[in-house]
Amino acid sequence: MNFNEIEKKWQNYWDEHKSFKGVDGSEKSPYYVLVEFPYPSGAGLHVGHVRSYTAQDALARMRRMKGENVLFPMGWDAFGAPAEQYAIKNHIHPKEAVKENIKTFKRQMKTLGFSFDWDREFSTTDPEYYKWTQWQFLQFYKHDMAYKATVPVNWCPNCKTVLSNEDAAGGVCERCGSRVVQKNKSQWMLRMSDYAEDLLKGLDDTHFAPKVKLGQINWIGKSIGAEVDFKVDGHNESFTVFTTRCDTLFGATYCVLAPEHVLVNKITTDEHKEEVAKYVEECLHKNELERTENKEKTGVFTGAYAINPVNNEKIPIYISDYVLASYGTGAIMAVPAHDERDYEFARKFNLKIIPVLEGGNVEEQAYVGDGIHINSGFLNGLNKEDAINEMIKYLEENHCGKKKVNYKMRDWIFSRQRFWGEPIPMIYCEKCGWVPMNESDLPLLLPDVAEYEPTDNGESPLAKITDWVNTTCPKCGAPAKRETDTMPNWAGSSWYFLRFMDPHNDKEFASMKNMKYWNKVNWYNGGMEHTARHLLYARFWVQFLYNIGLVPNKEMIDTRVSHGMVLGSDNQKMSKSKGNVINPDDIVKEFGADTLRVYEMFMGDYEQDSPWSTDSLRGCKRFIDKVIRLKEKVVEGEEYSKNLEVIIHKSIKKVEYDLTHLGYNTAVSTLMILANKLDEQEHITKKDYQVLLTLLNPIAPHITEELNESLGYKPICESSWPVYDEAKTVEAEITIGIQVNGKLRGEITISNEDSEEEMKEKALSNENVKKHIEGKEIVKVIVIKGKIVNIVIK
RNA sequence: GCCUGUGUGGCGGAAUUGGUAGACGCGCUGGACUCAAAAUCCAGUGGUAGCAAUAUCGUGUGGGUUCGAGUCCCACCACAGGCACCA
Repeated sequence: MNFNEIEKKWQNYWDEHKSFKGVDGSEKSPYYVLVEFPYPSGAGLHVGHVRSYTAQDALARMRRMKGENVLFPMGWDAFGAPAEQYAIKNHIHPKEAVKENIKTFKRQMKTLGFSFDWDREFSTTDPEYYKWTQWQFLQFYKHDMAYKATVPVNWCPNCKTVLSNEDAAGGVCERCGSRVVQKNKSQWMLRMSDYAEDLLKGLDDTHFAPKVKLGQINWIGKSIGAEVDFKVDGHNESFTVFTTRCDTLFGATYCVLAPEHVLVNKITTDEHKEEVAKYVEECLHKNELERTENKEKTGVFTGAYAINPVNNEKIPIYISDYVLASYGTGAIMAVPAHDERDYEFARKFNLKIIPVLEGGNVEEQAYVGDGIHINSGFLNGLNKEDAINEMIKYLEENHCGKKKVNYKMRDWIFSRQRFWGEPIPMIYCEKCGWVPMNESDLPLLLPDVAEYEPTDNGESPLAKITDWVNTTCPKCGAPAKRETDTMPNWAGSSWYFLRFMDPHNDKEFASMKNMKYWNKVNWYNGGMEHTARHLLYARFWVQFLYNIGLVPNKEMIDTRVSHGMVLGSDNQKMSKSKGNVINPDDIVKEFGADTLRVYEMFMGDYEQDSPWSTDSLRGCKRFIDKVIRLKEKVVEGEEYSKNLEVIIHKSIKKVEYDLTHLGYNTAVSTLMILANKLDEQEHITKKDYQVLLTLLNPIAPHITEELNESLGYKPICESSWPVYDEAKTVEAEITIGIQVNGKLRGEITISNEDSEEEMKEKALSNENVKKHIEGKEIVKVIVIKGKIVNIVIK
């Protein structure tokens, strides 16, 4: 039988026997392994998918053998722009395209033998699934967590469509290359910023990799500071600024408002009106990218002055686009002596620079560090930390400011002007305003038409489908219109891991009973590109559901790990245009699924990018061939061979450790070492051979099952993981190095029962060592048991 | 600019706690088997000197701590990714 037939045979066996079924409520201990479900693109499965799926598959298979009830599901994240584009081009419904792509992906996954529980499969585009995505949106709305707001969006004037930030990277439309402009649109928003602190705190209840946690922390962007109120001279107006350095308030020599700030029109003096209006106009025409691409400071004076609350100094008020309307209060106090941006601006506009900290030289640059305060009234002599505390006390006592925390994270813009997404289940009625659909009317299905050309005005393609748009108000029954925007791709992926716990439930998105049983995603693997946004959206979604009592834990994901990319053999990201793409189908056909799986585990550090090498792949094929050949050496025997006992126990321990600590490459090398050792023997027992097959099974499941069956054993997937005995993992005799003054001068073989004194004696009697210590004074001898002896001489 | 990660043979990469650097694999060299090739097997494979034993240098660079540093500390360089006027 060739390997393709063997693979097919076992894939069928697993299917027929439902070998990998996760059992709801089983008495076995539950363990939930999740790997990010893919977007089923037309390109088919990437060898990068194979890497992460194999790794999680190996973990899942090993844990099952260790007696755990493993949930290892797979599904499809199939809403989104590519499918919509494809549909527009080919005049078919995107759901047809998605169906085709899913078929391909699933076929490919099956040929690789991943142990997914296929009974739990679903697509985010299934009405039975998105019904609950819509239902959850209604919960957000009912708890005042969803609202409409007018926000700027990226607009391509050529394609007449709204673009996501990703599709508008570099300020240019990804499809046609036109310059993207900003356009205001009314959009649904989720109040994610309300959850900023909880999302930060919640990280303590997770075991995410440190770099993942850091990514979350940076994205949330917590910043502790103070708000300070400034009165406008000669007006009955004031404005508030946010600062993290309120200790430098004595050094504030001007203020800056964002061009969009509400006060700009009110306070600008007549002789500056024209100039200010022109500047504001310019800024509004620029998009965010254009604003930031030229870092040269620009701005204009309003003619108005603010009063510094600590010393009553009159300081000029400028407007400039270096102050962002969307962060803090959209206004700042400028301390050019101690802030680089303010310094640059002050230099350009010849504004006063007053140092209030020792340590800098204002002739050269802004000094942003810590120091002793000067020119600062009651703060003089204090350091930064003390001065901040004193200043906050002063501001609060004098009612002109207070301590304040800000977050970079904004509310989530939840509308997309696209066809291929979950329709937002809201209805607009002239009389009643926005009215949520009745939950009993869900799902709100996407219409079955075949034309989705974008509209000229940036409305969703759904807006043109009048049959669908026109409806009646659920509240008063009057004619009304549906919301035509759809949800972002991130929506369906924010809770899919909950659905896997109870995928066929038609009463709830998932039952509390099942969620309590599975408890959490124990192990979640995905790409580094998703560790900031997707993970944050998913955590926000879960925390909201927790707060309204619908999920059992505030954090439903315990550990998050990420994998490196599989690069082309030229060390570049695989892409069609570079011609460096490897298709897993070709490899499976020529070398077999097991070889591909072993190779992708062996190729390098799992968390690091690694280039493809067909030569190395061949090496893995040789390893598998060697394992097959070893069968010829097998003789009867249900015990490990005495001389192999230590290496076998060591290997069990090592492979087990590696598979649970992302050490897939060293797990494979351990098995290669074991196979080489078995190959050195004249004969090996059935048991020796079986343990190698069992340890290799999580990574190369097909051939190991086949060989194991030929020994007359029951299938490995129905067997237990071998148990190692710690006492038997230690060699009776080991060779250690001897150093003289830290330099290696020889080796000795010691027994693990040797005392330090005996080791020392053996070391000192080594010929080469004797040569090096001859005639020298031995200062001391350092003996590290089982590791090394170091003789220090003078 | 800031944050994160990574720098180890010809290549992918090992070294779990400071303890024989280069495991394992690829590639290469020589040999066995063969009419020949493939496959397989055996031996070798960081640099330099030496027949060898061995010596010496060696984990991006420069310092330091230590009996001992790829691993810890300080400064710097290069590459990759992310964020980018967030006050």
